[in-house]
Amino acid sequence: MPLIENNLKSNLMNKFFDCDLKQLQADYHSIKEINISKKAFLYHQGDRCSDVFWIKNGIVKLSHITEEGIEMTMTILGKGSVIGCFWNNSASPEVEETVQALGEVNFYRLAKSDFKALMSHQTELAWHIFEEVNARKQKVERKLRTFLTQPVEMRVIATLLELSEIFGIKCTHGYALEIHLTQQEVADLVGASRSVVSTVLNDFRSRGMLDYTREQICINDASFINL
Amino acid sequence: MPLIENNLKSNLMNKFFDCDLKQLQADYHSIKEINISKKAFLYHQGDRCSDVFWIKNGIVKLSHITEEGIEMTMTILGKGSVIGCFWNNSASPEVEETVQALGEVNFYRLAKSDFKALMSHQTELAWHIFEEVNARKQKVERKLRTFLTQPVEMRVIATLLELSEIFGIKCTHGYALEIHLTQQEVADLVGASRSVVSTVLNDFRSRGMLDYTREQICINDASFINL
DNA sequence: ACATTTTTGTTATATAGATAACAGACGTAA
DNA sequence: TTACGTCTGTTATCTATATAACAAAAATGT
Repeated sequence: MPLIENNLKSNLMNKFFDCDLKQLQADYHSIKEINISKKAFLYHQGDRCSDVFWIKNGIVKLSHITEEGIEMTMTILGKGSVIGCFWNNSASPEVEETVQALGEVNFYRLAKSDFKALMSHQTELAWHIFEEVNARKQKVERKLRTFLTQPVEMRVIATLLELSEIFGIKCTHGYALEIHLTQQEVADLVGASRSVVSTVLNDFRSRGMLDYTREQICINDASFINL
Repeated sequence: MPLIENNLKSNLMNKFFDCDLKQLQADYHSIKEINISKKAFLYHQGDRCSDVFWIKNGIVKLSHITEEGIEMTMTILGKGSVIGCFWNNSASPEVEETVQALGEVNFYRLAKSDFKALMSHQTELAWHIFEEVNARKQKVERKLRTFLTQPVEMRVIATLLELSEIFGIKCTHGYALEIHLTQQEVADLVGASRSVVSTVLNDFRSRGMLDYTREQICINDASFINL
């Protein structure tokens, strides 16, 4: 169900992505299509970046490293997401997060000015992107609430369920995540220590709520409904 | 300095707010100007709302009450902010937060469809609002990072400084907040217990970093720079 | 096939902060 | 002025989770 909704929402984007790149370049000079491989970076925290990135295919991880050296994963995004530097924060043009490809990633990169032009010409598309950014804002807000009021156990559940909605593939038990996450990565995502996450995951596994190997996490979503 | 920047940014909005309401109503039938008094609510968590609210004057508090009954203040917003329901989340049209006026508040209210129309006609304004929403997204992200990695002490500092940038009035010691906050409200804002917040505030006061009465909080911002 | 690195599972200890409880201060309505 | 409700300040106790440390397992490179 979440997958279907996802597809509907990206129809407009597909139309955009499917049209000829050359044609786009005529109007928006700076636009370029780029492919990068697994674990490569789109940009780093602190970069003085004034471009906008638009994920055409693949999955990326946005993380931030605090001054104390703690890595925090802000979110994981897929096809259709717009990231980079499109706000007018003259004070600091440095991006606040590092973006890394999980698997192969294919994206468009264009200057902020061209992005702005594109947004004003294509109002339907602009509205769509506006909604996407706003939905992301809402997700962070929900995350903040969950993290501030729920114990690690719940945060792990919430995080995995959210991921499974976006990157889950239906499998025999429920949803298998199409991305590989180590326990440390899960910990960074839920803002907890790896050891606690390990214990929590084991506990869930022994209760049959999920299963995992080093390769893959598989969630029995039915067993979480009573949350 | 933050105040000046704020003013620059809202020039466009001012132009919009200053123009004749009747004129706007001709194009956007649903638009209405509304005034509400102190402590009144714009809308409540769970309301099935499909309108967009645009703060013309005053300050509002967005909070969420968890199932366990814990109140969490997501943010405090002022003039120029756009809130309400403008995303396309067909799954749940219910808003996730309660919005309350701190002091007198004056705002425009319009149907989502009109808001969308307005956004497509006035591309400059649309871009401006897009940036505003995005800036708010960034703020929540920063908040999430701070709250997940910093102790209550730091969260209080960060929160008060952020508020003073937006709602601070220059006074003899530094910035006085033009909004009245009880310790409980500060606690809701920093996601901590009231008792700890109380101790922290007293500690800061005794160190001369801030001063407060039941009426007002006043921050000696200079003393926080070494953070 | 071996050495090295990365990931996992587990436990013992320490600690920030929640909770609860209460007294005093302040504000305000009668 | 009294009484009552709302805020504030403080402390004693409890708990979730961080930290640290280590061994086993798996992956990776040579």
